[in-house]
Amino acid sequence: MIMDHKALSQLLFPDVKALPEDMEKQFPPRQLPEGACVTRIGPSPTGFVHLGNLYNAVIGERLAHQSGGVFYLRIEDTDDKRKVEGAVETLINAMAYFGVRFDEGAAEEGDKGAYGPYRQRQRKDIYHVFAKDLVERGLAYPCFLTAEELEAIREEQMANKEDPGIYGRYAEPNRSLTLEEVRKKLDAGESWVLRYKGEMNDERITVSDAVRGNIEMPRNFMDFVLLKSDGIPTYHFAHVVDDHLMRSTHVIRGEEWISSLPMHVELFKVLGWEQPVYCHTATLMKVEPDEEDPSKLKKRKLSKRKDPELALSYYQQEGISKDVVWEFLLTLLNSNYEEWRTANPDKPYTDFPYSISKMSVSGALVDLDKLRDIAKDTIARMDAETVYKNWLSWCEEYDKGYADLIKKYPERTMAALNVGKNGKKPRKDIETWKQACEFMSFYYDETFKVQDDMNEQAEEAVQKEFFRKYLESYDHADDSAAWFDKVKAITEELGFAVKPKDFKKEPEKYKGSIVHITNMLRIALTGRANAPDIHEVSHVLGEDMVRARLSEWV
RNA sequence: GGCCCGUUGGUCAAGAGGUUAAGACGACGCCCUUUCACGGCGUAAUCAUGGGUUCAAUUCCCGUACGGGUCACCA
Repeated sequence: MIMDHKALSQLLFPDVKALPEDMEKQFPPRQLPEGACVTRIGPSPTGFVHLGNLYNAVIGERLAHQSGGVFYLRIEDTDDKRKVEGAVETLINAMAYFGVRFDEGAAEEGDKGAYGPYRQRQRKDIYHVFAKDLVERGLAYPCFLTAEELEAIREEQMANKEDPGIYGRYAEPNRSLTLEEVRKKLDAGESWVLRYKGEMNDERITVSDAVRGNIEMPRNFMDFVLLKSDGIPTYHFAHVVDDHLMRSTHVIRGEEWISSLPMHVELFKVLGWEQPVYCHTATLMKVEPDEEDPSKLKKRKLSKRKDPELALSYYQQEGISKDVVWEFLLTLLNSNYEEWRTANPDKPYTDFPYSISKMSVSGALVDLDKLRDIAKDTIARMDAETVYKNWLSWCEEYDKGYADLIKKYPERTMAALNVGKNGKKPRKDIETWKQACEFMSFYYDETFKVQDDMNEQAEEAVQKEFFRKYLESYDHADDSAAWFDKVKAITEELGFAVKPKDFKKEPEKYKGSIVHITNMLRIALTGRANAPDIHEVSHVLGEDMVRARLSEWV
């Protein structure tokens, strides 16, 4: 007896009235300029926001916005078991922190855009329209296999060294159920999933990937699941329906999806839709000593458990500026970015012509040294005001006490941030907002503390004598040259070499060099020997603070 | 195991059938300098491996090794 597919589809989806063409009308092709890309990220809300999420977001954002297209956020929450309370908010906040701008999609205040809803659980009815259509066309069927039966099949397949999964003879019993049998099972309340009817043959498919070129692989032959027993689609079905109806032109996702390509290609084909351009990105890797042979290094996938730098929250907590992360990701993504940046130090990254074909196919390593270098450069390029604003807003969230301090002395802080900025070669003192708190601490009495050892510079008697003389001759109004002349004079008086080279050549002739003298000043004023220009620092601190700090040593 | 993807210095990488095989980070050295930093200059260091194709291959093809991914009612 031949199955009446139409009747089956009615039986399975009695409430679905809309037709595929209704959906097409409701979500028509977008009116966009030629060549505009529509991209998205589709993270699942597990509470953990991954660097990879940002990595793909950067690609999608650039592609869309540099082509006059649309970039949107879709929440892929089809897995009920992994759902975490508040995860969507965490995700949206993290994306906001890193300055990822969405034109459409899920947002804090609700969804925005005409192609929504943008959360897959709310799209159940939409998926069912196409599910029903597939059943009606005889391409999908209800499967009543229980977890135990599935397990038994898998064991048998393992024993026979067959491919695991539901196909061929394993699919047959459920595929050939009659309408009456299905009805009976449904009435008995048996739970079911909707499976796609895979076709067993030796065909191969070729998928073109914008990053990797052509990928050739066997076509799909599995009866994979379209709808789970709760009526929610699997990733595969949701991806195809959503990216078509939301009119994505490019699908950017991790390379772990390559192996499910045959399913997706198949669905696009039977639904009569044009496939988007796939861009499968490389997995983020990390290098580590091999556990068995520690002398060797081993490359491995970043892991959630072992690698804190994989979580976006790490960058937030460390106060790594969003601009730094963008610069870093862009250098990873397009190897010519650094070159471009060197040639265009003042342009915003949005001016960089991003290209998919320049992307690397092998796993990029997250190199924190490199990140540090980029961080210093990026922050050195910012003007003091931008640094002030960004630093303060980080402190507001992660170091409230420090934020209060900054706000208590806004002018001094601004002046301090300008130290070393004049001239063509700015100092690169700040790499993260967290470290900025440490670096800047000497500008405030509340946090000032002597860290380096004064006794390494000169013996105590000499210290006292130096500070006494220095204070005597100190005139806060001196300009840099006049000030330094005085320092040189005292250096000579105390029997230190004015030129460090002289001391190096004949150390026995001097008590030390001007290096020791200026180090004493640095330590007294800033607490450490590694500090910006003394004259500039003195003027940021003001005469009273300078005298007070120096007097401690007399 | 099947199926996919990959392999250029310590790291990120550019590159093309013939190159002195770019550049950046890191390391080291020198220079500049009132310290540190910044900056400048320089040094060491790479085409996984075996076979083909070719006058010529790191580049094209095949195999091997190694690494990675995936084989769910997870994404």
